[in-house]
Amino acid sequence: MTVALRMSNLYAPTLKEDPAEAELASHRLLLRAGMIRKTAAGIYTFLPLGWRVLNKVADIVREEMDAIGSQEMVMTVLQPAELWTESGRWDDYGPELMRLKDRHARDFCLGPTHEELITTLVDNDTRSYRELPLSLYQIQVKFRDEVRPRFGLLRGREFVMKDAYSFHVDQTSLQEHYDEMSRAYGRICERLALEYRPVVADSGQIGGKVTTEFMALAEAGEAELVYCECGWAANVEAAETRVPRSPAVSEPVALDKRPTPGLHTIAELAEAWGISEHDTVKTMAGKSPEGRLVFFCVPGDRELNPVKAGWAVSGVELLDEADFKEFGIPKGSLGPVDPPAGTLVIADASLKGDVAWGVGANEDGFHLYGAQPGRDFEVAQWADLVFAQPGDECPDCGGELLGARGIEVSQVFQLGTKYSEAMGASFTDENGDERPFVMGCYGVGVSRSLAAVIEQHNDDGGIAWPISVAPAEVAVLPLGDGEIATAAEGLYNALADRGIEVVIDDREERPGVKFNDADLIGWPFQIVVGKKGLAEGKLEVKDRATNQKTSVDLDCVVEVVVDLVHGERAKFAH
RNA sequence: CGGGAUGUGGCUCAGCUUGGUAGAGCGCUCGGUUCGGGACCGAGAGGUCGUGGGUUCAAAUCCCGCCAUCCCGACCA
Repeated sequence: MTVALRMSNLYAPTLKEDPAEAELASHRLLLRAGMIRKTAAGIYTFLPLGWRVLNKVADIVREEMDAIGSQEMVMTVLQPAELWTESGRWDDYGPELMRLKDRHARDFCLGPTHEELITTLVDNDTRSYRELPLSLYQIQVKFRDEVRPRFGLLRGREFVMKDAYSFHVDQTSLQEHYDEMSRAYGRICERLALEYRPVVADSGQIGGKVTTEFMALAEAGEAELVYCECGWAANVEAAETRVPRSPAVSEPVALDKRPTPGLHTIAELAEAWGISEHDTVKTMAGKSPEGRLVFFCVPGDRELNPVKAGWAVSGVELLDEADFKEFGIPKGSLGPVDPPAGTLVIADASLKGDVAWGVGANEDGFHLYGAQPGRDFEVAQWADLVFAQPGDECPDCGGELLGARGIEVSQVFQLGTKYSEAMGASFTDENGDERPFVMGCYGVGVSRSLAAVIEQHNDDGGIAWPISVAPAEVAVLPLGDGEIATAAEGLYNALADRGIEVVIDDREERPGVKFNDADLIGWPFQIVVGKKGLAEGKLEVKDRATNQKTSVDLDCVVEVVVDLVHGERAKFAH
C-alpha cells in the first residue's frame, strides 16, 4: 500500500514548549510531537502519528509471532470474577486488579493479563494430545491499576501488550517453544533498534520458575540490572549473588552485650561503635503463611531482597508495624541470639565464615558485639538473601559485576502446570490418561517498547525514529510555493510510487517551523526543497539520526533517497 | 497509603506574602510586511482563577473540606 501523508491535513498538534507534567524524554516528546494526549493519570489517547508508530511496533511483533507459528486472536478486556477466583488470583492479585460490578452486581475485572481466560478457553475445546502444542497470542489493551502511574507510556495504567500463551504435553515441548519465543523477542528488540539485554528475572505475580526479562538499557529505566562481561545478566531482585566479605575481625571474641540507647539503624550503630556497616549484621523480621516468626540476617551494608526471602520461605511477608507489636519484638534491635521461641533464623550465605557479628539483642536499647554462629546461636538455613549489586562476583564466571538500568520491555515465562492444575485444564494423552497442560506465557509491552525506543533515540531537537517504526520514512519540506512546491510535489509522488512512506509538509508555514516540527516528530530522512538550491539543481537531504545534511542533485535525489531507505529497512528486516 | 508540590484563556507561567473590578509570552482570528532553523507591525477573540463551603463591605489572594495532576517514598529494623 502506498503511504503518503500531507501535513496540511494531518492531525499532529505539536507543542513549542515542554508540557509541565512530563519529565522523561519519551513522555515529553510524545506529547510535544502531537503523538499522545493524556486522558487521566496513566491513561493516554494515541493521536494519528502515535497510532501509526504503535501499529508499526505491533506489526513487528505480529510478524515475529506469526513466524514461529503462534496464532493471533483477541480476547475480551472485561473478565468475570469467577475465572479469577478459580485460579486464586482474585485474592492474590491485589489492588492492581481493576475490579468493577455490572448492573446485576456481578463482579468483573478489566484484564491485566489473560492466563485465566485462555486456559478456560483452550481447555473447553482441546481434548487430545494430538492438538498440541498450541500457541496463541493477542495484541490488546490491558489495564493495571498501578500504585503510581508515571513516565507517560512507560508505566501507564492502560497500555497495549502482546501476550502469547502456549500449551504443551510436556516440559520438552514447552522448552522448545520457550526458546523460539526468546529468540523472537531478541529479534523484536533488534528490529525496534533497542539496545537490550535478556536477564535472569523473577516471575512475580505470574508464577512459574523459568523466566527471562528483556531489558532495554536506559538511564530512566525503573529496573536495576547487574551484568558481567561473560554475558550473564540479571535483574538485581532476582540475581543470584555471592557477596564478597572482608570482616575486620577474623578470630572469635567474647559475646558482649552493650547498651545502645536510642540506636535503631545500622548507620547509627556503626557510627556509635566506630566500625563499618559492613561489620554489622542487619536482622529483618517476617512471618510465614502459618504465622511463624522468621529472622533474616544480612550484612549490615546490604539490603534484604524480599523476593529472595520468599525463595527461602515460601509466602513469607515482612512484618508491618502492627506485627511488631503483636510479636512483641523491638524493631531496630533484632538479632539471631535468643529470639522468641520458635523463630526461624535464616542468614545470608556470605555471613557463614564471620565469627563476630554485631547484632541487635532483641531488647530495645541493647546490641550484641561478637556473636558467633554455632556458639551463641544457631542458623537454621544459609541462603542467598540480598539484592545483587555492582562489584559482587558473577555467579557464572566469578568476574566482577557491573550495574545498569533498564526498561523491562518484555518477558517470557514457563508456567508449567500452575494454571492448568488450579483450573482443572487437561488433555488426554496417548495412553488415555488425563494430564494438565504444560503452559508458557510471553508478554511484550507494545506501548512501553515504543517509549523505550524514544528513550534510546532522541536529541535536543526531538525524536530520531529508527526507520522500522517511524510514522513515515521520508519527509519532503518545500520552503515556498510555485516552482518549489511543484518540485516538492513531484518528489513526493515519485517517492510514493517507489513504495516509500512519504510525508510532505505542504503547510503555509515558515521554514523554521517546518524544520523544527520535522526534527521533533523525527522523520528519519528529510528532503529540503529550497529556492537557492533549486536554482542550482540541488536539494538537501538530512539524516535525522546523525543530523548530517548532504547536497544532492535534483535528478538523482529520488534514487539516492530510495537507496538510503532501502539500506535502513534492510537493517531491520525480518 | 505516607511525604512534598502544583492547579489562573489552548500551552508555559506571573499575580497570592500585604484581599479592592484578571495579566504576559506563545498559540488562535483578521489586515499588512516577511520567508533556509519556531518572523515583525497593527487590530481582535478567548478565563465561573480546579471545586464546595467559610471569613469579609469585598476573595485568584485568607481559612477549612474535597477533587485532580506531578515528584519522592512506601522493605531502609
